[in-house]
Amino acid sequence: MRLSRFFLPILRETPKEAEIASHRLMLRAGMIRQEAAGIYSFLPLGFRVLQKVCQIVREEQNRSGAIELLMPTIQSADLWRESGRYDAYGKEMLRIKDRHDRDMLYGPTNEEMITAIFRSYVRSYKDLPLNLYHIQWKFRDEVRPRFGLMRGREFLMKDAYSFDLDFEGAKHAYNRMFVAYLRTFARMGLRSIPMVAESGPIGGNLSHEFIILADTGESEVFCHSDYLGFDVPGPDVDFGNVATLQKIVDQWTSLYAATSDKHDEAAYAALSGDKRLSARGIEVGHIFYFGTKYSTPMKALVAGPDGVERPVHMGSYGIGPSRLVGAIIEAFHDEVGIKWPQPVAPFQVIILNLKQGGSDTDAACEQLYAALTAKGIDTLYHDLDERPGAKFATADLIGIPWQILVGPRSLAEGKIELKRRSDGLRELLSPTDALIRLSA
RNA sequence: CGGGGUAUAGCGCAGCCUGGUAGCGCGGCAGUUUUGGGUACUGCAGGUCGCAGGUUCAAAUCCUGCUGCCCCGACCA
Repeated sequence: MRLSRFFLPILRETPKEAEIASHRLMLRAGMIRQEAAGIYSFLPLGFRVLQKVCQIVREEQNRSGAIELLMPTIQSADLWRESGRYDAYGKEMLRIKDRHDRDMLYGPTNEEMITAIFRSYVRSYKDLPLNLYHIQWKFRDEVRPRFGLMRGREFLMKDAYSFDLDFEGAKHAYNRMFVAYLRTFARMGLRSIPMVAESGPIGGNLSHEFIILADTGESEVFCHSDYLGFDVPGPDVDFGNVATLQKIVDQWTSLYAATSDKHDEAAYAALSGDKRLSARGIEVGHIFYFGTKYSTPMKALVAGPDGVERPVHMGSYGIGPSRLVGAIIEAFHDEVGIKWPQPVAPFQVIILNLKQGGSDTDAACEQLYAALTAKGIDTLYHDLDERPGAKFATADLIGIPWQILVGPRSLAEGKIELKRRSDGLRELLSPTDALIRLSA
């Protein structure tokens, strides 16, 4: 992509409403635009990151055996009357009426709808286990939205719903998501720590929040520092193997880890001093087992091998991709801008032509741009007529992992400069060597 | 939902106290200049001063009401 043909509205000054780093940087980098309190447009750069995040989430959901579908944002109130939540949910739910004066709502979550889908088609234990998920916009009319994408009213959520015949099956479904979540966040460069959680208004009694540590996190968390060193399961983990998954989950739940809501001062104090980790955290995922909370009132029944019908055991599993975009920035930035982990970066490489209009630099940039593009590497070519300093500032701000600096000084020796955004490491290389390096 | 702020050009702000028909920086456009860390200069464009009422010869400025947005707290992916 040539910057001259892209839409990247960089802000030189920070809008006053942005307090935390991710919000400030997303606005400045032209990733998002606020439309109302807690409601944002994703501009092209931000949308690219959001799509990268969704794709990783999707791949790991699929790997674990979950199946993607897509439910609507607007739901009928009748569905929620069945579960009793239409009255219980409160003002967080955006309630609307259609032209026939029917009660509708903008979905804050989809337990009711997925249960209705399930009961329409599934009658037998032979169709289980089943895990259905979608990635769809949610609306929760938060009293006080804040921190940009971290706490929006409209937000993108991956929500998965598992269906099993009994608790044992549901436990394995829970473990599958547990392991998938560890992998999902790790692939984005994040170390997530599962913490014992309140089950909240969704209900249930087996629940973990996946927290990543960041100074600007909303919650105060306490955990054993060994969590930082645990191995994350590899891509070859056998999601069908009950014992294997249980072993992984047992390890990742063996040590103390809790948010301030569930904090047990005594248990924490019992840890040896050098293992105590007290920090701020951001909740990026939340998983629940809630048994038959919805299947019973909504009559989602399946026949077991004995022919007896019983309510299906369910769990729900959420990840907030739009929040993750903010969370990743909280974890990876410095004073001048974002430092995207490679897997979620909107572009892999940015070429900075330090003398736009110079025949040598232009030619070298065009060649690099063509070669990188041919190799399938997402490349942004900064081809605007700007001062080198402005280009450096832009590149650092938007945080593309690799910068290729093409200027007359190094080009005289047949070299370009390759700069890594994460640590500022610079190397003088021939364009050919740079290509090899970036293709690796 | 309680408490506190704020609203003037795309962004950041001054002007309001003491009423007289709107200004600065950045950004944008045209040009000159410069070419390895946001260069300098010239010119130009851009504003229903959040909305509605009121007071006044005259309102960005004073009064009343409303709304949006932000921050702190209680609540959530």
